[in-house]
Amino acid sequence: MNTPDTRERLLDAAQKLFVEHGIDATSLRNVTTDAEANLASVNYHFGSKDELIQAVFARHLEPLNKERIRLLDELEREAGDTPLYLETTLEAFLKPTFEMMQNQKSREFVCLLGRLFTESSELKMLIMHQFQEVQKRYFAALQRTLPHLGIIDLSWRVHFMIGAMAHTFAVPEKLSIPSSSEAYNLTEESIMQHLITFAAAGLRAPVPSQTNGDNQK
Amino acid sequence: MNTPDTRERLLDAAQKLFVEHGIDATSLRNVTTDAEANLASVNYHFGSKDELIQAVFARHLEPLNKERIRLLDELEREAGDTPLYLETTLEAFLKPTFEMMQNQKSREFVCLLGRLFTESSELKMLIMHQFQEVQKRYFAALQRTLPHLGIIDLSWRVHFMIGAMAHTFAVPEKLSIPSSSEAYNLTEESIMQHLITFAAAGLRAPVPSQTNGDNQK
DNA sequence: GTAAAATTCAAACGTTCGTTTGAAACAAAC
DNA sequence: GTTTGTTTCAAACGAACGTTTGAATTTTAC
Repeated sequence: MNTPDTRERLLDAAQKLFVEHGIDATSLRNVTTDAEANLASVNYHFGSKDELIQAVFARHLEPLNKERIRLLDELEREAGDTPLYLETTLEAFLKPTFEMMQNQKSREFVCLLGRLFTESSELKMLIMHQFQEVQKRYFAALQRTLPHLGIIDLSWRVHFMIGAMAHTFAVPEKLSIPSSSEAYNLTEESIMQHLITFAAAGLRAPVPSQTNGDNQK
Repeated sequence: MNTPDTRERLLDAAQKLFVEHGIDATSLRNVTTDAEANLASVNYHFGSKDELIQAVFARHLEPLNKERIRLLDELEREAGDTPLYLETTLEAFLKPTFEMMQNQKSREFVCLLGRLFTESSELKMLIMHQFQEVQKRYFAALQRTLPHLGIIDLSWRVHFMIGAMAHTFAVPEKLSIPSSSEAYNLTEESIMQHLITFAAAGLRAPVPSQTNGDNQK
């Protein structure tokens, strides 16, 4: 049990090093050394570095998105025709990710996922494609809950919320505010509640009366 | 005027390519080719690739932070002892950056800055150090405006706001919500107003009564 | 116009990268 | 025990990287 499959050890090492030093800055030699495997093992098990990267993401991403869809399905089935409560929708969206953060290895993955939004290249496209159904479903749910918001307003607010979420996942040092060395680290559950409170208030904010001629639906 | 200093052309090319392909993935050969300069020119003018990167940031970062401080100084001088209006504080913080986005070259820089938060390495540390005074000043201003918020609550909410802001700056394709091909691109001014509305509401959200025993000040 | 300084240039340096290879080691099947 | 298929290994490949060098070129100063 100390040494699982070479394939698994490679994925673990790659994920760890990707978080520590970034994907580009991590060489296959770093990965295989950390995994105590031969340099050629990556190309044997995955074919190439690119496919290793995709495998690192694929391992956790599909279950995560499936769970987000499942929770929304469940909520909408219970609710029938009535729109969901905003905080309930947000919690369904966020909970699977925050639960991943309980476990060290999945936590690394969440961190990697948070950073992905600001990555360049085709990798983002590929991951985003898998995320599109989740996005579409939750956006529709939010539209039903906040029908007074035009699609432009809602889109921007969702954009801001995604940013707050990604940043929370991506930046491990958490609270960047220094001051006294208090015990800042809250539980994941508590952090999620803070985020839900913040995002829900932002999403619910009254639309300011436009004083200029912007294209508002 | 078509060909400014080699030094300047190198900075422009590096900035452009950093945004397009990421810092690590951009080679000095890419930079010098794009700048129509010799490969050795980077090491001649800057010393090394690392110092080129720092120069790209230094060029715009210091004026930006200085302006943020200046605006806050001005507001606090006018207000005297009374705390600032929340939206006013946020606008002072955001306006210098959004104004940078009007110009194409500075806009690239803003994009680069937004992505920096999720970068690894010592570069972030170096940039963050320059940002610390701004952070301290604005955090104090927010504390005066929102005195009912404990430092932990406020810290997290600022964290979320920074995330929303960084994401807005970093992701150029802007609205990730597809649907109809409407004219989604608003003016920078309008986007800033959307962000201020969202962040102000999030910051002002009532603190939920804690049902569990979290460490709340 | 000439001397001095600053800049550009082509070429090469040593490293590190991702990938390939073919033999060795191991496992499973009969 | 031999055969077959899978996995590991050390070694090498060519390509691309950041950097250095020393001569050529341009700019500056007098």
